[in-house]
Amino acid sequence: MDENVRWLSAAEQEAWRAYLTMTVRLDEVFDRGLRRQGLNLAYYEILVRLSEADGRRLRMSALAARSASSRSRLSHAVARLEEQGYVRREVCPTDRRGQVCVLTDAGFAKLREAAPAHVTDVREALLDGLTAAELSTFGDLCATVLRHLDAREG
Amino acid sequence: MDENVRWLSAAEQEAWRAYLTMTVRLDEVFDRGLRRQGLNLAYYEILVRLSEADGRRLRMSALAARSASSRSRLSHAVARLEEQGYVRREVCPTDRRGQVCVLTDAGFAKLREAAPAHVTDVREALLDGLTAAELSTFGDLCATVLRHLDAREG
DNA sequence: GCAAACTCATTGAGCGCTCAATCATTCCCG
DNA sequence: CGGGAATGATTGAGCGCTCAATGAGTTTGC
Repeated sequence: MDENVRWLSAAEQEAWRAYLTMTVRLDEVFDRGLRRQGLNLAYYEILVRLSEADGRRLRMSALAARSASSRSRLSHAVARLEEQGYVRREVCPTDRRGQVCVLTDAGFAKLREAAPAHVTDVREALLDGLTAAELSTFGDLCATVLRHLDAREG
Repeated sequence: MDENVRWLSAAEQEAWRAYLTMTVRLDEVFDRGLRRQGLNLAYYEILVRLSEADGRRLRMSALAARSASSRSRLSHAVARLEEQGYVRREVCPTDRRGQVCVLTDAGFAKLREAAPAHVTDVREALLDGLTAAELSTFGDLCATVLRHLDAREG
């Protein structure tokens, strides 16, 4: 391997570890809360994105993009959500390769049921830990990293 | 459920989603990189924490705390790492309930082998996306959230 | 027009994680 | 002391995810 690696400085290491530990801890909180409702964060996000879409429906590829999911993961997840009656799949009218994922009434109801506890978790675990100004800064920095990631891949 | 939920404001929602998307994307990058080396982020962290400990050994519970892992996860992970020869377990001399996890020479070698590519991933995906000042702010905010989480649980 | 290349989505094997239950040992305190 | 509570760690069932392979449909280029 490349031995000309730029190792992390003390400051970089500190930031990196704080980030890493924080995400692991927060993920646990959010996932645990949603699992009590028979969902998880990925499934919840799928329902949210569908609920926001026109006609509460999206192409699988569009849904994958909006929920930061691989196609494979989305296929597995949607198969499971479909078994539970929260979504259904329809063939895409304009491209027979495609599938359209539709949020059912049961799925919408599940989302309304799960949302309060989840939002409370997000607020208590993350948002309440920062002032409004800090949160704004934090969000901006996350957005900056996201743009960096997009630029890197594109 | 509680209908007096404080839903997220637009600003909160924006920050929350940026955070969520960023972590999913970063996790993918880091995990994928390490999986090419036969590890994953959790396993890598275990090896790192052991490598930093006196005698390259830690009680399971101490290791769990430092790697932000549940005991169950750590047990499974260490069992796997032991199969691969990267760690071994010894009975704790001072508490017969306890186990001490020891990094083997092979484990240390594996860490040295995997580190360059991983550090490069961290740098390219995250650190390079922020200026030094931004990274410092970001790390501080993560630390603030961590203190909040600790206070919440303690 | 048609084959090759590409895209959409799914599938299954394999693995790691969570949750709850369990076992062994140690601590607490009356 | 002694017995119940607490702690340290493991286990197995069940599920979601990744990776690589695959099937089906569409686009491209000659």
